[in-house]
Amino acid sequence: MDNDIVMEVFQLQAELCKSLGEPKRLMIIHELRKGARSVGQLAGSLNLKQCTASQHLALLRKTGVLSAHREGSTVYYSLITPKIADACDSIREIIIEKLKRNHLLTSVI
Amino acid sequence: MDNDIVMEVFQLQAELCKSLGEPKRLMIIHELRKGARSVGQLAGSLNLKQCTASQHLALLRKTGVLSAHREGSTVYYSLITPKIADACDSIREIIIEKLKRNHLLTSVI
DNA sequence: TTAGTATATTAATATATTCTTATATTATCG
DNA sequence: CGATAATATAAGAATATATTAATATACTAA
Repeated sequence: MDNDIVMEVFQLQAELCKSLGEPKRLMIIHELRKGARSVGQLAGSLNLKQCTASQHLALLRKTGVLSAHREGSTVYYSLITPKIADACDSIREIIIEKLKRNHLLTSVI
Repeated sequence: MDNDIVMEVFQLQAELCKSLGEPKRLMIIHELRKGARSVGQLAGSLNLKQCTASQHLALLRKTGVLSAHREGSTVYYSLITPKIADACDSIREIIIEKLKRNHLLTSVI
């Protein structure tokens, strides 16, 4: 139980959470649940500029959420592990339950 | 499947994740797993200034992570639901597994 | 090699966050 | 009531983040 390591884990955990703390990046993760997508595909489907998408993807890659592989001139991004998407889903559930409790949501999304 | 509501959920989800994206706040959540704690207790055990602790707690309260109740002049904070701590744990697991894969961690924390 | 397409990077600006000091609020006790 | 304790809020400085336009790199095909 080395205290420095514990602190380091909290730090990394915070960086990961922070990288999840942006709507567009959550949408990217949501989209990648369905499978690998190229930068252009994501920019298109999420209505992002190419450079914005690329920067979000680079960040998510840096924090260990995504991996990338190149096929020709196209770069495909994928979730490193479905556990990330699961964690996002569980947070999403908390939000949805809260909305339901406050009668701000009637049907399941 | 109202698109505005979907976007709203992503927004709220991002705000929640962002509020988890700070090491001190993760430590607060970790500490509160054990039960309710006062501002002063948390400031003491996590080595935070009183006002810093109070601000972090206010933010976590605003994003729906924590609830507060007063007993006399003391305010106790608690996790709204253990699901939050569970989500944090699952993210923590992802970090720890990654450290292990990279041989940066030998024993379980 | 040149033109064209897909990504990535850089630099600048605008906005947001964190921490600190100082001050304010709320409650208890004498 | 005044003094003290616990917590909250405000304002400011330092740092970080998100977005954009412009440019650079990587690859393909002619």
